[in-house]
Amino acid sequence: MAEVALAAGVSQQTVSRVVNGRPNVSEKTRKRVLAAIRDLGFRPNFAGKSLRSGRYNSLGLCLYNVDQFGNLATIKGILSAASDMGYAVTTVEMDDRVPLSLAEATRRMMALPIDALIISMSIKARDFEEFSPQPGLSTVLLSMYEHPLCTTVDSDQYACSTLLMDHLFEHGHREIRFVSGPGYSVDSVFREKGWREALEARGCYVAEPQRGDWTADSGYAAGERLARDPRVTAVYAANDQMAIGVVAALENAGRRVPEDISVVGVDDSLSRMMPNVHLTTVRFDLFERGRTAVEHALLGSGPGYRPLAIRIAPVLVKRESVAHVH
Amino acid sequence: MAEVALAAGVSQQTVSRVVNGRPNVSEKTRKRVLAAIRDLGFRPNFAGKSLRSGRYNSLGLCLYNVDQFGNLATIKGILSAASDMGYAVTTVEMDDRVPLSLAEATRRMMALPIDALIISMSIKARDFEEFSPQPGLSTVLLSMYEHPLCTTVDSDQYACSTLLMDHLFEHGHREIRFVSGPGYSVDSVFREKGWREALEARGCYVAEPQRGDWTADSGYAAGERLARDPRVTAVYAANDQMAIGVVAALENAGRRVPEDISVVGVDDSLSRMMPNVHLTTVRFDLFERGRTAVEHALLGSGPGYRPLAIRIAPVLVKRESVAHVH
DNA sequence: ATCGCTGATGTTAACGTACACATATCGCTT
DNA sequence: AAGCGATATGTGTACGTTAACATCAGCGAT
Repeated sequence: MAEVALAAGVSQQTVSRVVNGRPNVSEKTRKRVLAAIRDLGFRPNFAGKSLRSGRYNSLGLCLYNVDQFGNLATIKGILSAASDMGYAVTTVEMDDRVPLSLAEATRRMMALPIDALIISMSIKARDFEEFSPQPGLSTVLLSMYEHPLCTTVDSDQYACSTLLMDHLFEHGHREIRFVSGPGYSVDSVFREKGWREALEARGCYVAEPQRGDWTADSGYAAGERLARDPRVTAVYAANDQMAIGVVAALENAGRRVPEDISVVGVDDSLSRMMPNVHLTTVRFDLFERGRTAVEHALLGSGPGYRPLAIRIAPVLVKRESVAHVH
Repeated sequence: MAEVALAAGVSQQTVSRVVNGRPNVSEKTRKRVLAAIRDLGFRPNFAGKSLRSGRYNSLGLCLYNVDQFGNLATIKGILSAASDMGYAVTTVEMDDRVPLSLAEATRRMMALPIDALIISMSIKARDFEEFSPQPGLSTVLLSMYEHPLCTTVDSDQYACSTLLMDHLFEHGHREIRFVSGPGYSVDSVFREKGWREALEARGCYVAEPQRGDWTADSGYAAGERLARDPRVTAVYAANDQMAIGVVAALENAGRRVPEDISVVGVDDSLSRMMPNVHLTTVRFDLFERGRTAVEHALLGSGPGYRPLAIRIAPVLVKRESVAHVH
């Protein structure tokens, strides 16, 4: 910047004014400075700027277990919202071969040029309850579990079950079985809770859930077991992949879907992937999930800050895998 | 840091030494300083560090069109490799509603705290040929097109076709049709090129490709058209989703796969998604793709730098959708 | 002509860190 | 005990930027 000032025959401060679009610079001077900037290929130095201003215009994103469905869409929402607000995103992926510690994640992120922090995790951190965010660093957790000190944002995994169960009840179903995801999955746990409580609220029988692992093959295995129980009229699989596994198993066993038995899934992940699949499912607005996390992270956490628990409502996608009980 | 120095009764420089693990600090002093650091909750300031050192220990990642298959795996590779080398990753997503300009992408990234830059794009930038990277900022492009000034890294989309075509030729096929992705997709273009040149090299007939759009439904439509041509013995779909669409259409038309007609896809994206799918396909090591990009970005570009074109070999995944011609 | 006001520009200092160099301390050799 | 080398610690400075203040020129009103 000093070189530019020299070349333009002005003071360094005037260059700063031009660069930052400040008023009180004559048009003639501005032209001259801009020409010097172009000639010398000057770029403002990030470190100098930040050191002076104390701000980085960058958002920290800490990822754990990104492979799960939907994380890419959430990341896109985060990148897009951050970009709109003039922020870059600095990302670190935590080693998911060891249990997540929020304290360690925060410690790691503290060394980076960030003004706020979003932590994304699809399992519950081992120190979730006792964690307290770094003072001065606004922290948002992407989590279905609520936290006493941090704002949490997530798609509503419980409401997802309410939507599907209401839909099935309206079609006369009362014997509804659940195919879960793996036990460590928070999403699966909340979907199961929603399923269970919907049945209990209506006094229906709650059978032991079939345990799956998100794969279509595990859904197929669950479907084979469920096909042997003639009472079952509907199956709620915790994701779409397991749901089509269930459908395949049921049809192989001679039970038609939806005429004999209804099946629903979650995620709306297959509509573009597969031909002739008409699965009733639930769609999450994951882009919105990311965007909301950014908005709250950048709101900051001044004195009198009260953490929020924001749950983004999913929508039911009605297709042809649900029919009335006869 | 000055406060810590005061609290520990040492100079600021000694604190710096302790923080950076420098030798020539007595054990007693180190203990005292560390205690003061803990008590005051001191964290080294990123801006100050960078201003002094001129380095950010951070890698820029510019994304365009991230939605395509495989980008998440590549990003994971980038994050993982960067983390291993002590680098954070600062990501910006370019608006994909307007054509990508590499010059603009670079200009945008220049304002961020980065030591090197990786630009990921699944279409060809409009200024690809005339682009020249920012001097002093080592730049790697994730691109199948070679660039005279930048190192490019990509999974080998041409070799992908060679693998599949050799496999089909070995099974006696000579009438092999291609179902392409959308015309703007670089991957599709190179896969088609590989298909075409393999046929030409063996003097086989090259039929006009069926145009798809990556979706299973477009594959189904292509499959219906191909089913009407009795000469066809094999179909090469440019991705797995279209391939299963083709399979569904062929079987609906009474042509068995693989007994009557063989089908291959690309990406190995369905093995965990669907039950009873046994599609011969090609798998890319996308994690390696990201890791390689990071390695070359961090190698830097000193004097005498020669850009490379690194193409990562895919592997053939033989399943049951290919049979011998009878 | 003088005063005061406004707008344009220059000067100084500080943000937090780490290199280069200066100085102090200690232990060992002769 | 003097001298020397090695180790420990302190001092000064510079990285690039911008806020705050100082200065200066120009112009209108009295």
